[in-house]
Amino acid sequence: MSQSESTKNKILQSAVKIFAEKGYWKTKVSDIVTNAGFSQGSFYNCFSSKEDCFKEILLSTHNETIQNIEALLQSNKGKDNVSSLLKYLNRRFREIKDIAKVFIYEAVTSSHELRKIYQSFKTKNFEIVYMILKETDAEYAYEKAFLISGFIKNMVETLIIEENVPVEKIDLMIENIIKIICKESV
Amino acid sequence: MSQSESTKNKILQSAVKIFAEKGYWKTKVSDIVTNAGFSQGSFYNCFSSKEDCFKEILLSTHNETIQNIEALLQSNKGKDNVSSLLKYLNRRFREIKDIAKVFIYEAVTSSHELRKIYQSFKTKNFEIVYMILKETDAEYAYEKAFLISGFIKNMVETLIIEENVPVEKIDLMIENIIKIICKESV
Amino acid sequence: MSQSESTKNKILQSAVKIFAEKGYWKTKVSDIVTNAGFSQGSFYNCFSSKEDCFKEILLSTHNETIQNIEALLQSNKGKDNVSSLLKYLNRRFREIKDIAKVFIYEAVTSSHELRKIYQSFKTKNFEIVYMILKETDAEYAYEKAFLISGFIKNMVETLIIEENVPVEKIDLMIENIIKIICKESV
Amino acid sequence: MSQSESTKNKILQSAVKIFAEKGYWKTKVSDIVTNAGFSQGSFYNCFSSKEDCFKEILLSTHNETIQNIEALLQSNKGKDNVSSLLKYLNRRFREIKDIAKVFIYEAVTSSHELRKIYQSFKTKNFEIVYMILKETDAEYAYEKAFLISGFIKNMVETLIIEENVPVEKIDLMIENIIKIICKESV
DNA sequence: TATGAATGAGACTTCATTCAT
DNA sequence: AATGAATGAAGTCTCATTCAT
Repeated sequence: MSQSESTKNKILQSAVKIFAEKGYWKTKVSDIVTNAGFSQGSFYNCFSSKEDCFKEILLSTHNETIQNIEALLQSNKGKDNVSSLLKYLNRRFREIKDIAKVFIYEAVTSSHELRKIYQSFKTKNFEIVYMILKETDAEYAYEKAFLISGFIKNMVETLIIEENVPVEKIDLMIENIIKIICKESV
Repeated sequence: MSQSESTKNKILQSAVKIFAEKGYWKTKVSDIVTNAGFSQGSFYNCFSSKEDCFKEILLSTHNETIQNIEALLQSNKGKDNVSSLLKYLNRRFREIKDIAKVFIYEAVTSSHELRKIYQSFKTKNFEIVYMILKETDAEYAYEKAFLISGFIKNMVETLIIEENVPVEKIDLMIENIIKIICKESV
Repeated sequence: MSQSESTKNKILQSAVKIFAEKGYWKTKVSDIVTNAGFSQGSFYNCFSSKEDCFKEILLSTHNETIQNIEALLQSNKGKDNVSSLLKYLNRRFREIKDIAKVFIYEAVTSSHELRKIYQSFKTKNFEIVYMILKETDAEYAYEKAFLISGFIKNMVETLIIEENVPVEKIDLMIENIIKIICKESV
Repeated sequence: MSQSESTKNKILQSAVKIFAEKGYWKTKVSDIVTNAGFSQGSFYNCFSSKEDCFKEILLSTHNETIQNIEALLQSNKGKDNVSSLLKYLNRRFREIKDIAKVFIYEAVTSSHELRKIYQSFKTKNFEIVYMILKETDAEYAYEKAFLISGFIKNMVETLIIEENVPVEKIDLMIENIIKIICKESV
């Protein structure tokens, strides 16, 4: 990794931390660079603006998540995909807790572009679940997909707000949710 | 209503509109008063700060909603309270669409106090549903309450983002959701 | 004059002074307002930007000069218009010495719009003189107009750079110039 | 030419181009070196500052021009020196068009030192012409020199602003100008 | 009460310059 | 000699808030 890439990564990590702590609007570029141990100028060697940095964080995390989901569904064909999707998200959002906080609460209000990313993520999850349910379970597929997409949102908020929720606890909840919603399919 | 109360109401209405359009961080006090037909100074005759105005809007709407919910539950004792709660919210969030937008996306990031209001609203809904379910339906009450509280969130986002979703469409969805979740109890 | 107009005028006067002293690029908004006895914010109550202020100064002075020239030519029909134009400019550029300095040396490099104003002023002078000469003096009208427009430039630079050049000295020079150039017509 | 001289020359050429395009204040050191294919650091191996580079360009061109003029006058003694001076400048400013643009419009406002160079060039031209005229033509020598120095300025601006003005066209104009001004001496 | 001019702290961003490699 | 990442001083502009009228 070149020297500037290392700097950029350090600044990115710092930015994630500070954005998560203070939110997009309250974090100053100076907070980010001070925390990363650089000067203001270095920030602008890496990013064209504060918003640019914010976008880069959200987009790269979002894209990685989407790719992981698609790989998961591919490798899992014919099995219980809803459950594995939810369990993946249970793990994924622990890894990206800080970014997720920003994504969920700030993306919508910072710029039009990021609002669209936020909505596309929600839609993506809904559609995946809806497709799976339609294949296996004719009745109320739409409503069930709607319920599960709400569950995802709640799960994510729980992971963000509460500290140290055990993975297993949420996994168990996921299994119960599936039992409730997809009685026939489980 | 005294003259100053009339001014305050006009400014409040304007504030709701502008906050909903631009979000908390992008709206300027000057936007609000210009839209209301007053001067900057008048704003500070009514509110001690921009944040104070924002809080007042969210708190009063929130309190009214909570009171309505409690009255509803009182008048409805023993009946199908989950369904009537959801149907009430289906109507309520249409009335307060603009404020709801701000509440959902901005309250969390603007101040600690408002974050707590946001969380208490979520918790309140969850607890109401949980209580009702526990009384009538022993199995998976927690998970079901969790699902319904996610459904509320999704419903509200739908009402905010999509224009002119018919009340009946959502009412029907609510009934189906209840069938799915609370088969025994409906 | 309303209070804000008075403020704007004070800031404008200060801006003319500082721009003339330091040039456009070296003057800071803070220089202008400090000299005028206001805070930075007041500058932006009056002008949208430093460039906007600069433009306003140059455009209003330019327009007034052009209007005066046209009035002069109207009131002077059939007489020795070249001479009266030059003598008017001999006086006018003393009044607007500070602004002229900025106009001549800075307008060209600050923005495309101001470069065009600068060129249009030069062209205007050339055309007026050319028209007058063509009417009275067939030979070398173009070259003579070119000479006179160069003379104007030199005169203006002299007025700007040298202190206290007597009006009469320049007036006399103007008369001699006219004798040299327009032997027949004088 | 050593390697560093070659680098310096490439950077100088690039600097002339960029200064002419954007003007002194809007060109960045990074523009100059990028255009030349070097790094920022190399600029400071060749020049101590942006202003130093600017000065070097203007001074060397100015000195060369002055030397050429003096050689011309020496080799031309007793002949029609005004005409040959003007014709030389007609050619010279085509060669150094880019630098001339910067010299005329920027030298004055960038630093005190360069302002003096600009003025000394004007004075030099004026004095040469004045001397020649005084030797041959007693009447109005001062005014005529003043006219010719204004003509030079106008000619230069024409060469800079208009593209592809034929040399002969300007040469012809020069001859006519001389006829107008120095009837006796031609 | 209403006004709106004035304030000024503080944010973002730029860019000439330095310096370790 | 060449590089280019790092610096940080300095400048523009914003906007919530105050206060005299």
